[in-house]
Amino acid sequence: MPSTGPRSTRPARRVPAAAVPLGNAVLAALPPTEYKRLLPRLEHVTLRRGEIVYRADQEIEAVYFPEQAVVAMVDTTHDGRTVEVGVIGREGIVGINIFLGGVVTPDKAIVQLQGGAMRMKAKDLRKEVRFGSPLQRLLLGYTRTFLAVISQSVACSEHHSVDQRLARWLLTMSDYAGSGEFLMVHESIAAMLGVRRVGITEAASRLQAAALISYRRGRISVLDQPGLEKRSCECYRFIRRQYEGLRAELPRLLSRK
Amino acid sequence: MPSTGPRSTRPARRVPAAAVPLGNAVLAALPPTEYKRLLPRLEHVTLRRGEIVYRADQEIEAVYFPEQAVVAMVDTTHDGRTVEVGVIGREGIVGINIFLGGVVTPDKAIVQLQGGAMRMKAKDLRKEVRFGSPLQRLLLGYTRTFLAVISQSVACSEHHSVDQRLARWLLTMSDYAGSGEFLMVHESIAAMLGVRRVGITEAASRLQAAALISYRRGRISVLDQPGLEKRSCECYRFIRRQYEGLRAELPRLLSRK
DNA sequence: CGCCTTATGTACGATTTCGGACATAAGGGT
DNA sequence: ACCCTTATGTCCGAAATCGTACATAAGGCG
Repeated sequence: MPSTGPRSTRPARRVPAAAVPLGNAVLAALPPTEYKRLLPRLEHVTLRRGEIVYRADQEIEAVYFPEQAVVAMVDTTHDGRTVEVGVIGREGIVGINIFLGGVVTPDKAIVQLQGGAMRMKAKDLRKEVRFGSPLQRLLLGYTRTFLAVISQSVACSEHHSVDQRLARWLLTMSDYAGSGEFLMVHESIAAMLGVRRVGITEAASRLQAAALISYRRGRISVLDQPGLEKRSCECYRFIRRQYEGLRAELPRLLSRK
Repeated sequence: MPSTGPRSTRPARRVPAAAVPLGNAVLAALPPTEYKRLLPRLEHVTLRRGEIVYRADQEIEAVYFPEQAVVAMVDTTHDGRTVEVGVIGREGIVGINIFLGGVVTPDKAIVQLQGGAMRMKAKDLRKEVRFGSPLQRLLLGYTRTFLAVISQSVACSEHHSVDQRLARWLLTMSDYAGSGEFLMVHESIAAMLGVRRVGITEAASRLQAAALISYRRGRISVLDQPGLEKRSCECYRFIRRQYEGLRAELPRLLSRK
């Protein structure tokens, strides 16, 4: 269980967070003055479905704070097999390696759900995260959460069935999409879970037969979220809680000296 | 398995850093003045084989900079299955979550190879990593490397056979042990790779038949390192390179403004 | 030395996933 | 409306791994 933080300490915020309804959570958590300072370094872009944001072992030129966009970090083995290591949405940052002092990325980053993101040059990020800046505090917290999520992913891919993992994956994407409907083909899901396309078709077929989801040629809808959750492994809830914990914690990250 | 508490805490030795030839790499990379400043906060302890350093979801009281000790971060699923998420030796720190601003650890930490480590209270670490301190720079770099290694582990557990993964694991432990011989039972390896004990016995038996290793009742020797490497997946080399890269980079991490 | 715990060896049917091939159908473009 | 690309459906033997049970043996200890 993540620490739920101070219960009775709710600092009055006089900043209408609603001003950025679906903005990036990290940027939204910044103090207004800090955000304004960064704004000139930020550029709003649209990340398109299937777009490759980073290629493995290539230098990172810019980092992205997703808004509606969702990006997968993907690892490829020597024989060309792939697997999704982590997913990044509006709660985080694509390019965590830059924040951690790196230059290249060992993983490929590919856009799963199209949408907006704020882009910042790697060079600028390096300047901004120095010396206990608010941005650094927030990103340290995000890194911690991301690490916990990846750890769970290791256990998940080791011990849970394709059916469970598919359910988990669909739930996650559905949460990001908001609407419960999103564009996705079996082949892409297979690449993310590291299994055959046929494995996904079969598992998805079972979920559809149970009226938990419906799909047709590249478009998937979650029909029964709770039902799907029952078919999923514990990892879905675990990960959700991690991110909920992070969100609750963001304000506190800034206030601590 | 009850924790065999580290009751026998050795008294602080006042030997110079150079007198500890196999000390922790992070501490060793610190500027001398910085290291001296930290020394009063460091306590030398022996981590005993099988000792549980952290329990999952429990508050972290102290972090450890392993010297000869090797600690595994282990994730446990709801049905009790386990898998090793990462391994930490003299190149890193046990308790990275504290460095990242956390309080608890989602993973269990268990000692794989007995040996010395420097212990620092979590509270003290929190103070020391503030404001672009040398320690913070080093640990950011370590976190980045650790993340890259875990990412590779996800791909490894997804795509590589038990035989390959066992070879990789034995090579890694052999490197840490230095001597090519270490204490380990099949059951423990099985828990780390997330497979049945029998699976390890069978795979190890094959490796022994090929004269790559030899073992008897809790003691394993690597006889033919290159041969074992041929049976291993690419992950062994990848991970080694990551850590070599980190080691080469440590001095630079400190010099950059 | 003999006992007893525990590490390792062996067996076997069950289950999951794989690899590869091929069939069907949806839907956008012309 | 038709075509053609591509997404999805189906099949089947092979391989890896599982779950379980039980046998054997090593080695510490009294």
